[in-house]
Amino acid sequence: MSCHEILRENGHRLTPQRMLVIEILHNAERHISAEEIYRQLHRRYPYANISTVYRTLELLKELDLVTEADFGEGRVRYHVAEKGHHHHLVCQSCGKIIDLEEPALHPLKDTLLREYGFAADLRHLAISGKCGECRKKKRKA
Amino acid sequence: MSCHEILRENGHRLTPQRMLVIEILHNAERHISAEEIYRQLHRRYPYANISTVYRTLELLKELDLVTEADFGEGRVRYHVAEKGHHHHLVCQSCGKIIDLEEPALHPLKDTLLREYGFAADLRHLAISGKCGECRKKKRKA
DNA sequence: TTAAATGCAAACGCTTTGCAATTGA
DNA sequence: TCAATTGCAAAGCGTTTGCATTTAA
Repeated sequence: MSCHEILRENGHRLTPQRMLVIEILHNAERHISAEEIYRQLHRRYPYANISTVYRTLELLKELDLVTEADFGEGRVRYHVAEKGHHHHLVCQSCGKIIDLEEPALHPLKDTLLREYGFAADLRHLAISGKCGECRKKKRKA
Repeated sequence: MSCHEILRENGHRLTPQRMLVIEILHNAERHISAEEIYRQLHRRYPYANISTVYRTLELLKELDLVTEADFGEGRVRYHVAEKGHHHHLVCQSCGKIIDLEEPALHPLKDTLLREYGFAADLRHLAISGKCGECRKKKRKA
């Protein structure tokens, strides 16, 4: 079922602003911030307002159509839930973001459930550290 | 070497404000926010200002005397580095924070290094999810 | 027709900053 | 003595909110 249908099903209106935000989210190659969504939206629909972006994102979150990820940048990033959940390695030196395969965190998830009774929600997980390249550079220096 | 000595060694002054912030951090039972530090500081030194708290925390971070942790609350929490690094499980339902034993994440750290060349910095890691109690409650309901 | 959604402007909470006054070494 | 540090007030940033206006259904 498409985002549009899900909105409708739940009694929400399909406004042009919402359709554009959804389209922008779908076209985004990476996790995208509210500000970036707004900039793209504004280009195509100059009257649009950033508060509408936030309200739309809030709604899409409630409907589990988008998820949030916090890369420790002081702002949150969004992406379409159906695109699947990547986990991320964020380099503290160069800012690069490495996508992590879904199964890489399965052992951790299992351990937490078994030993702590804790059902980890790893959908938005970002782990910071140093990437291979930056570590090489540092070794040389 | 104590925090006071390290500050001195690096050419920084030992002001009463800084000494109090350090003391408050050391006495804190859990990770503590800038606001909470300020409230305690203000009680003992009413002229103190919150910008001094932030500047002191910035300095202590640079000297690796404190670390930051982000529990997704929209504000960061601090704790004394020498107290060791706990990892945290944050319950999305009740907000409870469960401390995780240091070794619990070693396998993950090893995997990331081996397979991605990525040196994960897990000092501030907080994993969100649902704690055992809340899962029980939900099952009943 | 009408409740839902928008645009606008103002406020929010946390954090940072410029600057003159103070103070530790 | 004098650069480092502080307090203050103002601004900065991302986000949220109240309200009158517009609009999808």
